[in-house]
Amino acid sequence: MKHLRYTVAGTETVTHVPEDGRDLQSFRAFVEHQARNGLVTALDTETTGLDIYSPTYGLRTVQLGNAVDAYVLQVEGRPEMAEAARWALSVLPRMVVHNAPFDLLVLDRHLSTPLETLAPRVTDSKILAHMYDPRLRAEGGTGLGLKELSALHVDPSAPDTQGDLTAVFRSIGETKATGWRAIDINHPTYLQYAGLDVIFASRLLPILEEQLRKVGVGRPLVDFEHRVMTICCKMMRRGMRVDHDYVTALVGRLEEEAREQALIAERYGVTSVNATAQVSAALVGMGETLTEKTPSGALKVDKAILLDLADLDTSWQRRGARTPNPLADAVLRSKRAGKWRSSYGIAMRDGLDAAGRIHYNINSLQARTARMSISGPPLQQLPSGDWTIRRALLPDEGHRIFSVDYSAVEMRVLAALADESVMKRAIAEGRDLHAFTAELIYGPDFTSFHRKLCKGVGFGKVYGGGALTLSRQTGAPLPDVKKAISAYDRTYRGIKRYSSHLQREARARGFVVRTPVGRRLPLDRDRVYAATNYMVQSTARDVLCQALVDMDDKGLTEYLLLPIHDEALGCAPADIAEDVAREVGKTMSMDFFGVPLDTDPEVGGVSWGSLYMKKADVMMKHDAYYAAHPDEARAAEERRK
DNA sequence: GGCAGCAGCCAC
DNA sequence: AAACGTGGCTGCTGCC
Repeated sequence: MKHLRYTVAGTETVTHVPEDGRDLQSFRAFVEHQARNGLVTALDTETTGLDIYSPTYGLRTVQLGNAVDAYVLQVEGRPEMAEAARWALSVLPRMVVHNAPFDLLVLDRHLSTPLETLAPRVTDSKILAHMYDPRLRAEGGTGLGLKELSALHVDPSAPDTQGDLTAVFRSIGETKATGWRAIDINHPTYLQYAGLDVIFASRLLPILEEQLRKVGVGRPLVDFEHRVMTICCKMMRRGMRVDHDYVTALVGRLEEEAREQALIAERYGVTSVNATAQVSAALVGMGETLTEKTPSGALKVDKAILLDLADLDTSWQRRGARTPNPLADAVLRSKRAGKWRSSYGIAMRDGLDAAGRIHYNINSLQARTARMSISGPPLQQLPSGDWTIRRALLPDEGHRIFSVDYSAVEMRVLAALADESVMKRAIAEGRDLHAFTAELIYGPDFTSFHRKLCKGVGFGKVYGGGALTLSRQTGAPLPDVKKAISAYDRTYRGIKRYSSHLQREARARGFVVRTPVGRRLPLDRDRVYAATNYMVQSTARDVLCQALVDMDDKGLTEYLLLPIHDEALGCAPADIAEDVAREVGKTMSMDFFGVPLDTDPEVGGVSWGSLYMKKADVMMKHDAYYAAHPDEARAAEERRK
């Protein structure tokens, strides 16, 4: 047995590294002691990287420990060590992991320890930390990383185990990306830090639990978050099929488009379309006037400004308001193709497992409002005005894609939270809320522009936006917008009342508001007005998460692919897809403080993109698929008629 | 080569 | 009185 000693907060800790069968006896004794006494054991893994599902991925070590002792099992190429780890994970009654989804999925995939058996016994210290204060360090919070939390709560001199290892990687000629795979599994710093991570996680747990107890964040909410996390893990594990041929061709097409347009820009002296300083200088040189500035004082040349110069509207159609500036046009097109190529195309093409599936990463508890995020690739923000990118993502073979989203969930949540009676009645009657508002304010002869303005004002309530922003967005004169806002406030008195009430509460209670589920949302002192938005956004998030839990109870998780803020994306075998989508819709629909939250299930075809195409296009854009499935082609043809 | 900050753009 | 919210990610620039 190797022993590495390290002093943490004044007490000596020991990291044990078993080397043979006899050492494993001592490891087993440790595990049995933890199990017999019902103690929480910290768990962590070291691996070759972050891409859990890539074909060359490997688990290197499994660490288990408490506040003073850590065991590092070197499972890489050592079946007896892997077996000991599997055994320990099967008998330990409770474990704590910092950022559990990663380790749960690694162990599920690479140690045959199923997520389903491990997750119910795991507490994620990152979840606890987020529920106490969701803010990152940069946002004025304590941060959510193991290092930041350990330094704050356990020992100010806690080492930056990840950061320090990066330095070690460099000293052996590797990088942050390659070091985890390359470093000698017996490197003392590697082993020491592997052990320290569980020792810190172990010490952190009771501190974070006590923090939550003090502020009255209860067990039910903590359990709820762990349930949601586990459901998201199942979706990550399943992943989604990618049309590799399509995506390869798409990347090629986008590359060509980006290059062609960049060549045009080069004629005007712009060698790099993403260099804003070059673009603005060239435009000024052509005689254009740029007035807007960025926060740091540079001339702003964003999409809105370039569209204006290129005489294009937001749908990229000619407006006929001026002579288009060819440089602005080329820069716009080159940048869009470039972004689509790298952020979406390449990410989908190069991130696949051996079966051609992409395993994105769902952070079930990410934003300071608890909203989720998805990365690798960022599937919550694929272009939606165009099906091109989503066409690359496919339901399982023989399945159909479906999507169920809430109708205007944030406005409805706001109406419910504010107990705004007029708005609640309109929703209950199934009215088009923005048209209803427009009629109340402008009378029965309201125009579509009036409706748009009212929609914008409502949005402003949810986002905290003001008159100036809305005037810019809609093009309506500022006085008109101001008038609309005050008419809105008179019509829906409950909203303003609620907003003022929230801000008063927040100031009185140390710049924190509590959502209906008891979640704490800290506010920035200079942006207390954001309270309403935080409340609405966070509650809408919890609505979808409650729906995920309800769906899990009904066995529907196996059909789910992704949560997207107010939407669940899934797929099901073709013959039952309609039924499954309807059932998902039914489960998601709920009554929220007297306000119905309705859903809109939609079943598509053989790609995600099909949900974004005109019906007539669906077959044409999947011609390879329908050529291979003539029966389905006939059936689809029938449906079109 | 890697990092941080800025600017920008994609979504809900 | 007015106050545009939450993310992921890329490319460029300047710097170590």
